Amino acid sequence: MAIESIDTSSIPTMVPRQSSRRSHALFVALQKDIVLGDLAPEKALTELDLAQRFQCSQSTVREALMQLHEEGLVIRQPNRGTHVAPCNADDAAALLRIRHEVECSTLDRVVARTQDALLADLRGLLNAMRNAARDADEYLLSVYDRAFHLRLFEAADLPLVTPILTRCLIHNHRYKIQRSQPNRALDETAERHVPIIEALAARDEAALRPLLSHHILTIVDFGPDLTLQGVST
Amino acid sequence: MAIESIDTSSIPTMVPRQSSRRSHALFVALQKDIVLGDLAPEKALTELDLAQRFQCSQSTVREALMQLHEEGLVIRQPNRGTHVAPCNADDAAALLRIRHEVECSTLDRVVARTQDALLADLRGLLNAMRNAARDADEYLLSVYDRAFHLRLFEAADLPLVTPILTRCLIHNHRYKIQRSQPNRALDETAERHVPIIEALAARDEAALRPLLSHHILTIVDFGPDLTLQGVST
DNA sequence: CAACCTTGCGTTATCGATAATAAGGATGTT
DNA sequence: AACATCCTTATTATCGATAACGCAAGGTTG
Repeated sequence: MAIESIDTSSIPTMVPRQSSRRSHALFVALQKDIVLGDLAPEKALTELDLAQRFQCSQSTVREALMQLHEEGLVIRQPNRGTHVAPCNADDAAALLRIRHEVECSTLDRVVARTQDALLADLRGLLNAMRNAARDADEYLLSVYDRAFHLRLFEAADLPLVTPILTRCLIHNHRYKIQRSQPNRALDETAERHVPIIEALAARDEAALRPLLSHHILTIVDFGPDLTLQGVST
Repeated sequence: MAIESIDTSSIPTMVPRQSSRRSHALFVALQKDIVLGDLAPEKALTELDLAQRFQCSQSTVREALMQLHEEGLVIRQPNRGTHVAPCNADDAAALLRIRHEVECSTLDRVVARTQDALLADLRGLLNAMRNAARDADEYLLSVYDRAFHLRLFEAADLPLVTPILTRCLIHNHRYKIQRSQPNRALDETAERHVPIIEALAARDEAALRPLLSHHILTIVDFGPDLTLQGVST
């Protein structure tokens, strides 16, 4: 037991609390299927099919598909159809570099604006990750992991950049999960966030920067650090 | 008439040729209004209003708004409404840095895959820019400018990254246009692309990299080069 | 045989109407 | 005066039906 289930009401925009919208529920469900690979890359999705399968109208499916398109998880071709996006190593590496740039180059802003509420939220998400790891739920762990990094970036107050980070995060995780052995050390993934919270709590940007940089660059193993070329930590 | 009008059939995905879709026409129109500032930041947009104004149904407006949301030009709040996105200097600077990372760090791939068709398309777009500059049409110039950089990036063959570049480009231009004096030297903007084409035609990556880097970093004047901090050209 | 038209099919795009949601103001209660 | 509750209103969300599109297969014409 040790770790008790966390109060979900304190979790921020992790899931934008509007599960009341059917299109959003559908979006979340399809997102999970795609990230986990249950819907394989290139698989065709048709709106009326999904509508029947999920007992809702075509418009609702459309809305969900457009949200997935926005994250780059599906590709919509006008009048032709929708298919699940590919999952290439080259794209994954490029997206990881972009993520590194986004998260690291705005750290000064994050540290300058860190408040207690942020630290509390991050600790809550850390616990959520621990619980997911204990339950061996790799996907749920990735959900909270994304929520953690998004919440951190929220402090930078760059609303127009947030969607880019969102896209990078989901594709990082998709690539990682699709290559991962069945059950890797999930607790370890959760615990990797501890030093980040500590450095942030101490407002120690000099310590935080290399920690976060390393954290990001070692998420996926791209072999002989291709992603490190020319990246200043 | 020195410069003749170019054959638009040779222009690539500049405007995805489906102007037959009403939602896309609406998207293009609203995009222009927002980038030019005719629709001011924070202005509220309601779906039924737009539907009446453009003589189409609410669903069509919805689709257009979702496409704008995807580019970050509007912000949609579930059940609450839609408003034009803000236009902050901080966001603009961050997006410019991301754009720099995206375009420059993939140059090796671009050069390795450059074919004659690419060079032909880029020269066509250069001519289109010259025509727009001659006609003092700053917006049209920006449209072709974006098409130029997107076409260049297309050669990198990183389809999951392209939407990120699209978003950066549109926001770069939006920020630039909203701060520009009435009629700056538009021809100059067009001509700035000439050395890029030449270096690319010579497959000279060593020459191309600093050219493109400088090209990007000097698009908007952010004062004492804030954007250059820690950016390796 | 090649180029061109036609038609059928799978799919998305658009429409108009109705339901659901959230916010703020009015109302009544302590 | 403070507070909860109910209503009104502005807006999006969802529905079901129909129109439009793009492609491919097959037929037609020179």
